[in-house]
This record gives sequence, structure tokens and C-alpha cells, in this order.
Amino acid sequence: MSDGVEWSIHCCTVLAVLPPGEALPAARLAEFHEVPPAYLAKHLQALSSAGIVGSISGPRGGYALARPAAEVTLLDIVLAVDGEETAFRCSEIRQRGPAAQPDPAAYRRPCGIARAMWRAEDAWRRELTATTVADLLAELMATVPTAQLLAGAEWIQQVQINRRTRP
Amino acid sequence: MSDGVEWSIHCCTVLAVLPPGEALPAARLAEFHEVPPAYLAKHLQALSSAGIVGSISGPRGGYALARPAAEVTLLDIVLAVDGEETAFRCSEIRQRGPAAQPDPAAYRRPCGIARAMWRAEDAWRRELTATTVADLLAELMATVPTAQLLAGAEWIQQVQINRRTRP
DNA sequence: GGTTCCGTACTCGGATAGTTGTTGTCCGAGTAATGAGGG
DNA sequence: CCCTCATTACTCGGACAACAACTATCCGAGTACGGAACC
Repeated sequence: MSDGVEWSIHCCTVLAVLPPGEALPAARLAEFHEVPPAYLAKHLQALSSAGIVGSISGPRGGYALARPAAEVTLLDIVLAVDGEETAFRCSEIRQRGPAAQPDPAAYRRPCGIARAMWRAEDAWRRELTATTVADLLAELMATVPTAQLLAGAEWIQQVQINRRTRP
Repeated sequence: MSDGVEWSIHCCTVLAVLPPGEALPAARLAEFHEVPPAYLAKHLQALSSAGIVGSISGPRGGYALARPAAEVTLLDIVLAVDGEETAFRCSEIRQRGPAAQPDPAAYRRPCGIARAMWRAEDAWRRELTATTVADLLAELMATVPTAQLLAGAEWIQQVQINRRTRP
């Protein structure tokens, strides 16, 4: 799985605590997490294409969540960054080799192996769907020490002030 | 996910219907599935290292399941071929950037994002653990037309005869 | 003083190289069956 | 006829290239703000 998934989720939690109407540029998000700015921008583009975040150009622009944090699931982010296709790909090798049947009707039902693998992936997706960015935030509020939460909030606030006073 | 996972699972189901005491060479398994023989051999080595299949050298040698099919789970195969590490890797980026805390004790509890992702992977692994090669075989017996099952059995039997009469 | 227009600086978006992991292949070490030879 | 032994052919195992995907980066298109000029 791409490292960009981790970065993207962290970015979404940061964007979730942004005051409504405000946006945060990709460069600031990269600075906050100490990751390569240009590469993070690439993943944010993917989030934007998927409709998870909205992008605003020009000064005072940046990224912001496109919908409430409670409506952004982890699966949404993972699929946007890593692609929609399943991890297990069935290449139908059962239809090849000496035991193959010429009648295509024999292969109407999906391969049992693929079904088992996809059942596991469904369980994985269900679990990822059950967790939203809002849940992650609530868990942060409950477990992270207040001092650390304040440090993050302070930094974001300072960025907003700098952008307002000296654009 | 590597394509070798699919091949390996198919191979295990074939090995499961082998008469006890017999073995099937990697070349025959590759022939049965029409996959590159040398590359399949590589994955069979992984299965052997993991103790899922046993290998026998020399004439009449080959691969055979190392334990009953009911005790080989899909997770065993997937981990052997794709590696033991989790798909999601937490690089602890929360400990970096301007909001980081100097006190290491603040990061004793795992990152909530990693916990959520690993929870999903646990669900995936649970589902894969619940399915064994024996289950796949039973499902095959119940759904695949008899003619096709016979074709496969015939082929395996013929291979065994050829190996016995003309080694 | 209010309005309009232009310049500017900042943003995102897609097109472009470098590096690691997956895919694919090969040849050598080891082994068990085979057949001949001898007792 | 039975036993011993060298031969032989077959197997696995690990070492060696080619490709693709992930990682990382850059520059151009677009946009909203700021200020200056004009009415």
C-alpha cells in the first residue's frame, strides 16, 4: 500500500479542524507533516479528483474538506489514493491448462478462490467504511494530551493569521 | 498483491487432491495452470520455506502439502507469498513537524490512524483464516460440473502413471 | 471618495525523471531410481 | 538368483536480468487579492 495513504488520512484530519470557509495550501500541509511538498500535492490531487477535498486557487486558496468529516470514510481516502481496483486480481487461470472446459457456461459462477479472497476484502472495506475522519478526530481529542492538541491548533491559527495579514 | 498468491492457492488445491505419499513437480503444476514454470517455482519455494508444502528432490520428487488441507488457511498462503508485514505501514509522521512533542512518552499509545487501518487488516486476516484449502475443495466439489472434475483428476492420474512407468 | 482596471503573487494541475519492488529466467547442488556387474 | 555400486536423469534451491509501479520533482495555467489610476 502506498505511503500516500497515511499522509492523506493525516491531512484530512488536519483539514477537518480548519475553521469553515478557510483553506490550507498543500505546502503548509507538507510542512506540518514534514513530507515532500510536491509529492504530497500529487496525492491531494487524487483526493480532489475523488471529491473528498475541494481546491481553491490563488492567494488565500488551498484545500478544504468537501463535505462534513463524519461523511468521509477511511475507505473513501484509501480508494482515492490507491485506486479503486481490488488488491486480489483473478486472472481466471482455472480456464487454462489441460483441465479447462471448452464450454464458457462452465465458468459463469466466479472462481471460488476469488470469491474467498474478495470476501476478505469486503470485510476489510466494511471496517474502513465504519471509521470516518470525525471518528479519528474524536479519538484524538480523547487520547492526545491537551498540550499537544494546543500546539497543533496554535500552528494552524498562526498560519491563518499570516495569510490574512501578509498575503 | 502479487499474482503469485492466486497461483499458489490454486496449486495448493491441486496438491490437496493428490494421493497420499505422492508428489507433483513444479513443472507439472505450471503446466496445469499454464503459468511460467520458473516463476511459479519461486513461489513454491516460498510456500516450502513457510512449511506449507514439503519438497522432495530427485526422480519421483516434487511438492506435496506438508499438513492436512483443513489446516492450511488462506492467510498462511498469502503471508508466505506476499510477506508477513502489514499492507499499511505507520511511519509515525505525527512525531514530526511543528506540532511534535519532545516528550517520547506522549507517543506510547499507537497512532489512532494506524490502529484503525490495522483493525481493518485484522478483519481481513480473520476472514482469510476462516477459509482453509479443504473448504475451497469442498466448494469445488459442490459447484463444479462432474465432467470438469473428472478432467482434472484424469490429468493428475495420467501424470502419476507416466512418472511411475517411465521415470 | 468611489469605481475600475491592471499587475502581482500565490495557488493548483498535469507532465517529467529516479528508485524500489515485482516479474521472469537461468544454471548448479543434491537425490533417488535404474541398470549392470559381480558374488 | 540376490546384492552392491556407479550411472543417470530428474528434482529443488538460490543467484541473475527486465519490467512496472511507486516515489519524488518541476514548471505552466488559472485566480483572487492589492494597489494605482481614473472619474
